Amino acid sequence: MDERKTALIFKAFCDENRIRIIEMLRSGEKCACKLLEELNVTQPTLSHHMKILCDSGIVTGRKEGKWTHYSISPEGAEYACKCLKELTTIDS
Amino acid sequence: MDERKTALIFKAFCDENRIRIIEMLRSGEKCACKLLEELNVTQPTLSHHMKILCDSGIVTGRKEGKWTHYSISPEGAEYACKCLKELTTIDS
DNA sequence: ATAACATATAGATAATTGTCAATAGATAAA
DNA sequence: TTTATCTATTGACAATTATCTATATGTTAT
Repeated sequence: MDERKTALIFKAFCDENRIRIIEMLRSGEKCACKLLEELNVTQPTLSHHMKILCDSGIVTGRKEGKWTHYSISPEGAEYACKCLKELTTIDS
Repeated sequence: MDERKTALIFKAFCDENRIRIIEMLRSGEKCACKLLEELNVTQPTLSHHMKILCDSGIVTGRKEGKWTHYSISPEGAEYACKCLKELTTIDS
């Protein structure tokens, strides 16, 4: 197992603002500007978090004109669940 | 949802050494000194990581004389899985 | 072309975290 | 009761990360 890669995935969930972002995305795809409205951070900070979330595979971005729409990646989420389950399963 | 508490849980999985520790515990309960043998960190550093792992609920410690035996908490792991699933489920 | 807007990047800084050396506490053995 | 052993705590430091301001890039509308 690649510990570095696994750590990268779960970095998505170890910051409060990123958890808030993921929660906002549960109700469907959202534009960065919409997310920005609801978080007390500046636009570059949001951008930074979105990069980490995308790198983790949990979130994907879709560019449309000047906007970027972000959403939860079902595949990424599924993979994270699989990792977590595997990692915490006691083999007897 | 309490984002701070959720972040605390997933802190367990966002450091390479902690992931290695969890992996070692998959094969069953292990003493701190045994874990220490296989990680390139000092004893206080291990102790620090064990605290974070226990605080996350993923790992529990059992004191027996001078030794502390650590193991994966099935309840903690289950709860983390539940959180992760909930957090990444798109409600439509 | 220019202006307005959305997002990303660069660079700086503050906060957090991972690490170590030194030491304390607790237990077992002599 | 001293000594040895295992783990936790403290304090310092280095590395990483979250944040900001300023600026660049890319897109649409005028």
